[in-house]
Amino acid sequence: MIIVRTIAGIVHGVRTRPSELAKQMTAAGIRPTAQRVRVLEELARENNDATAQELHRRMATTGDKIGLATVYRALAALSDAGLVDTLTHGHAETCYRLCATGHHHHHLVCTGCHRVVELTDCSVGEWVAKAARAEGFEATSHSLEVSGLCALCRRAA
Amino acid sequence: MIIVRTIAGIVHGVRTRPSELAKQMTAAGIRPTAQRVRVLEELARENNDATAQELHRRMATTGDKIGLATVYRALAALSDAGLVDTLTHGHAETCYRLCATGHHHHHLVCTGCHRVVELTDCSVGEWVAKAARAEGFEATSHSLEVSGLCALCRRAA
DNA sequence: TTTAGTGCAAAAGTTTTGCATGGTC
DNA sequence: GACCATGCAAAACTTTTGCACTAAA
Repeated sequence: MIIVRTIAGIVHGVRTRPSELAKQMTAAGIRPTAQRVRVLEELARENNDATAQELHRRMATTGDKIGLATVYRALAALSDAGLVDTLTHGHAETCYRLCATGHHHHHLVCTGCHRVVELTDCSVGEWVAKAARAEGFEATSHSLEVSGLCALCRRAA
Repeated sequence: MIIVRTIAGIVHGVRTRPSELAKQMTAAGIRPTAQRVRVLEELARENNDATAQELHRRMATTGDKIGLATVYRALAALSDAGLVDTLTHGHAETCYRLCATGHHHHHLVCTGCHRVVELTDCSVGEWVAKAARAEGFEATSHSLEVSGLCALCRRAA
């Protein structure tokens, strides 16, 4: 298993120590219950993103007993607390992702292998604000999702 | 009822003549059946966007008998043909919209009144391409949704 | 001990599918 | 006549909720 990136103390692709995750939850203002830690831990093992159903299935096969409703509730709480991102790749199903940074960023998704990369230093804010103002709007937020082919998938094709 | 905009022959907010819609469908390569025309017509009366369920409900109350599955299938066909846009405002439910232009554009949504405005002349393509390339990706598409408050809702608040 | 989270099962809701029937080319 | 679209109902799925119970502050 490969460490993908280590920003802000969150490591993708490895089993992060539960105590650290618990600390983050407390800092974010939510109770670090065993189940929430388990969900966040499972999400930390995922390099890209996963649905609630997928996470639940994985935890079930590794022997952990946790209710599906609890997984949904945990993800909602973690999402509200800003610890995980939600993204929908056009489809209806919600995907969750443990992002390396809590700051504003966007996602770049490979249509071949579904790999997700975070794009920091978003520089579309200016255009968004200006375009909105031209329509009489005051822009409050924006979400951008970029699809493409990563280098590996391009080579394979 | 007010005409909002009239680009590319599509008029929001008024009952567009069915024959024109039928012509557009034929041009787009799908069969202009009565139900599809009816769905597109209903979507043309909508200034913003609507879900499949909403459209079906409206058609039912105006006395039109059309199956819910048919509405879903019609919208899927129209969407594939590029005649309607799909957008999800973060939520899971898919919203459909008859856009004024078939060209690349983005949506500006008012969080107060759910009004949708199209942002043409997207100028984020350059940044997207460059940012993707920096990660080894070849960007193929991107979708941007901007949330904000329109002038009226700002005044009301 | 008071509050908040969990598990289970049921419910709610959206979307899809199978299949017989009807329309369109 | 061949093919495609429709209607209806059932099914598949995701997500939410009620409620009794348990764990955490």
